[in-house]
Amino acid sequence: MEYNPQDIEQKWQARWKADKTYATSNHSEKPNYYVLDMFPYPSGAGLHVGHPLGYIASDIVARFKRHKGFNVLHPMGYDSFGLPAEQYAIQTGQHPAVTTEENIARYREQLDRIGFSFDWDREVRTSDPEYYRWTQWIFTQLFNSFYNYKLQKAEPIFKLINLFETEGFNGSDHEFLTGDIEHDIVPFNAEEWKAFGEKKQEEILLNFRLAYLSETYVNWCAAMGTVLANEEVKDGVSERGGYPVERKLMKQWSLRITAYAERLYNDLDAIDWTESIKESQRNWIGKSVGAELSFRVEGSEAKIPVFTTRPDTLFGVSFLVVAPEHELVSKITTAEHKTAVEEYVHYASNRSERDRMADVKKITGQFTGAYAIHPFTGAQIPVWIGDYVLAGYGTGAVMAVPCGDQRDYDFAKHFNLPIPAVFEGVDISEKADPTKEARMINSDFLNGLTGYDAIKMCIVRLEEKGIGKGKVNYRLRDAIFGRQRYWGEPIPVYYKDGVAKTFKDEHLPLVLPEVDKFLPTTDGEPPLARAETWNYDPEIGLVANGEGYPVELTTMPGWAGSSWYFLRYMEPNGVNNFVSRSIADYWQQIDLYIGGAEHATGHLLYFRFWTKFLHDLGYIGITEPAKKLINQGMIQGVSEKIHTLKVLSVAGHSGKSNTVHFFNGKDITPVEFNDQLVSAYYSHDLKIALNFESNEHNIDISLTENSVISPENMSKLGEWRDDFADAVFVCEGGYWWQGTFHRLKDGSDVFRTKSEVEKMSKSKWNVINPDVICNELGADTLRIYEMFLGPIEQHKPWNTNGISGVSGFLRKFWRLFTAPSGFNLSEDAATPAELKVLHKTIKKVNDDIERYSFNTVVSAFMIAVNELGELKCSKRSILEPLVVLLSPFAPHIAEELWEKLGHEQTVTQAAWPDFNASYLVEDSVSYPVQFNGKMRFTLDIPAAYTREQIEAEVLGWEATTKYLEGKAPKKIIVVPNKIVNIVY
RNA sequence: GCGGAUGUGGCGUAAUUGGUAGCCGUGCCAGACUUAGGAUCUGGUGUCGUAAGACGUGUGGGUUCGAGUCCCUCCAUCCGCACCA
Repeated sequence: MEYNPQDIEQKWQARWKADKTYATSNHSEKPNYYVLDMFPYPSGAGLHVGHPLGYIASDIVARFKRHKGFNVLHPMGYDSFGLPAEQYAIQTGQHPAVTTEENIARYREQLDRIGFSFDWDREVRTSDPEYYRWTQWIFTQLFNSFYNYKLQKAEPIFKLINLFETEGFNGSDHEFLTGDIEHDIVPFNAEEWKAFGEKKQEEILLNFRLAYLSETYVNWCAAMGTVLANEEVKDGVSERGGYPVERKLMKQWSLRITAYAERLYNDLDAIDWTESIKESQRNWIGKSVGAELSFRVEGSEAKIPVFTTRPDTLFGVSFLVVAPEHELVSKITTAEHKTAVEEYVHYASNRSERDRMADVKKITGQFTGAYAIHPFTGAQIPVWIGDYVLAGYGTGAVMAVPCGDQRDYDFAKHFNLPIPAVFEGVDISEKADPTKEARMINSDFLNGLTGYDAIKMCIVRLEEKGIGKGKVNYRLRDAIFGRQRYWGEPIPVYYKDGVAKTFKDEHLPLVLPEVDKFLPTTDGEPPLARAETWNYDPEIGLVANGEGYPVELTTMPGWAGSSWYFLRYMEPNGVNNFVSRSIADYWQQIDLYIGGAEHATGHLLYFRFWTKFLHDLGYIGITEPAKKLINQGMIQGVSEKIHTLKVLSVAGHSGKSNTVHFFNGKDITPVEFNDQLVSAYYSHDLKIALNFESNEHNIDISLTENSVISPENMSKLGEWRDDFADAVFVCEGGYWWQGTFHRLKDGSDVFRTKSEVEKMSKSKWNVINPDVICNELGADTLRIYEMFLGPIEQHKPWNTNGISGVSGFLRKFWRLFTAPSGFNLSEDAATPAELKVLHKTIKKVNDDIERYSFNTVVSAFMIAVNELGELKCSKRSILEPLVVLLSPFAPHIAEELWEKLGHEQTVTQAAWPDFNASYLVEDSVSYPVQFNGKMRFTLDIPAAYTREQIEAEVLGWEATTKYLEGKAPKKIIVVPNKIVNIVY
């Protein structure tokens, strides 16, 4: 009876589906456990072997926890709004919903093939109107909330309106409404508020709403026709597509995530995530503690506020620098510097983000002619503008302390400004030194203090004088929420007389309208402007254009739907709430969340933000979504590449035997060859031999083996890519043309490719599809092999070198039950040796799953099978528990064996085997005995001996006397079960 | 520049608290069975050495009877942030 994975796997997958084996109840006596994968975007390329890595790990934990008696929530769904489906729609006219539906079907098929224990009754899709009605609803909640900085929580906006109606708004008494955030709200009293009228009131409220409309600089990507979040921009170009991105002032919906900066920062300490993810989030939030103070401008009303982390260096200030975009620039610039400053501002505004980043070292700036007054010394301080100061951070102005800050130092040197010293004994002749250790000099009341003390002291004095205060600044910006795209959640907002208002709950969901094309309109409006029924009447709902009020045209960004999905799985079909409070309280946090580290500052930050917000309004009881996070590593692909020439010139290119000039980066080398060389493709060994500069092209890896394209496959190249049909492929000894080798000289006719480890992707032709492995060796082999590759968090290239070991292991496991003939296990009592193998394995498997070390579990199984094979063990009492141990890893083979063992229930219901340590205890332990750390001999000592008995036994041994040579031992070290060391 | 992580056989990796480094798997060598094998089984496999033995976890140092593990130095690779005041 051979192990036949295909039959077994099909049988059990069908049965699980029919019986709903993995359906989970929201009510149970058992303790509960929530294990979640980051849900995928269903792309057209389907799953590759990298996707299931995390899913397999989470599935193992889910199945393990079920065996251990937990009620396990282990759902799956799709993050189905996204750009690729929309771009495909633009190209083909096919509705993104149709594309998405097809892709999901394919994903589901592939996922089912691997045998996951997801509860598919709980599937969610972010693009399903029944799902996104709640995404939209949460948006309306954000719109109708403000942040109370005193209580550090969000509250309904009506509380704020009540306050304004009774007390008005007075900057200092109501500071808890604005926190440390800069604002320019003019104070008003209750009467004034009432007299403002709706439009003006709404304008004021927008300063407080957590979802708000404002004129802000955005990352505008002209090529994609949309704005991008900071997280979607890398090195000045779009993360997807690599198109240029520019700063542009636009009216935009944003979410006030900055209100949550402090909590997002502090709560990181309480969750068990990797240090690198937490550190990324801390970097992104960018908390810095310091002080804000204002400099008066001489002969003007203007004050320049600056933020500094080093108030101790206040007496080292020799000039101020404000950002070119700063609103004070035009006000303070003197007449004689006006032209130069305007020119500079113009120059700075024309430099894109990318240019600015590219030449960081270039020092530019301009004197405004204005002077500020030092708050303590009264000295005149020149005010400059310079683009090394960013408008978007802090106050957009800095007090320059050249002795303590390298950028200020460089600026001072470049423009010949003074560099006063404030640190005792610190050399600043070559560079700035930001030490806090040194004592202060030339600093009035700070003299003699170290930097640490001076910081505190200075803040006290600033507050006494009323010119500044201690302040915390964050790098985190509010999240831009509107996208000029079609395939996303419509923002449920309409505009009545220019005032934004949210839809009534009963009119949600606001379903995506049908449009004729998925492109922006000819006058640049987002695709939703093409809809014919896109106006709103608060009494009726959506109405035809021309009636009611116009509806918002932008849609939500990709991360909206994924910011709360873990809650929807708890009650996927709930019609009254996004989730009922009682059910949310039952499941609480995600116990284990598995997904890629690339979401560190995107999804994972918004996920935490929305969870906190929903908690503040009392809808859920938790403030962090996931207790434990594991970042599975990427499985990379191995690409195979061939070369084309970067040719400088081709001389006398006609007839046979021509000369091609290869350029190797330095020299031009003439090389004799046949014709058709310029557009030819070159074997990698030839490229190495000639060392020319080349462009690389990916080749479908299925056409290569060990980085060689075989002669048979050479002829298939033309079928694979049309333009290869007539192409020439040059090897060392000749060339391939139309699949035939033309010999020119002695040398190889093997065409080599260059292999390179890179991200697995369709465009690189290096994708390994899990279906192929499932068909050849079975899903259980795939599951175990992916776990066996190495630690789950590690990036690793996919290679199948070891896969035969894994499939061999499963066959051997199967044979334990079926050898020598048929399924025939012995009911005899197990021997101590057999029991030892079993219990050693129970312990190892259990402990290693608990610490997420899946690769070592696989090793433990292999050892057990080897040892039981040697013992020729075929006893039920040993093998039956092993089936349960294996079932999280290889559920199909486990089910089949479990059934053959005569059980009526599936293995899923079986309890985890009990571990009994007494079977592991040995009669005697073999102790290595050392003298002064050197191993001399081993001594068998009864395991039950105490430390003192062991010492006596060792000292009584005649070899001991020999080694001690009459010296008394100074110390005897006995490590239980490990070693004895005698120091003399 | 700041921060995080990682360095162990030919390769993927293991060593839970400091206790015989290299488990398990691949690859390789030898053998058995075989018409054959990408089947199965047995033995070997860190380096040098015939051997005894010596050396060995990126480098150099330290703590310890004992260090892959703890501390310091340097080097290399990867990742995140980066003119953030």
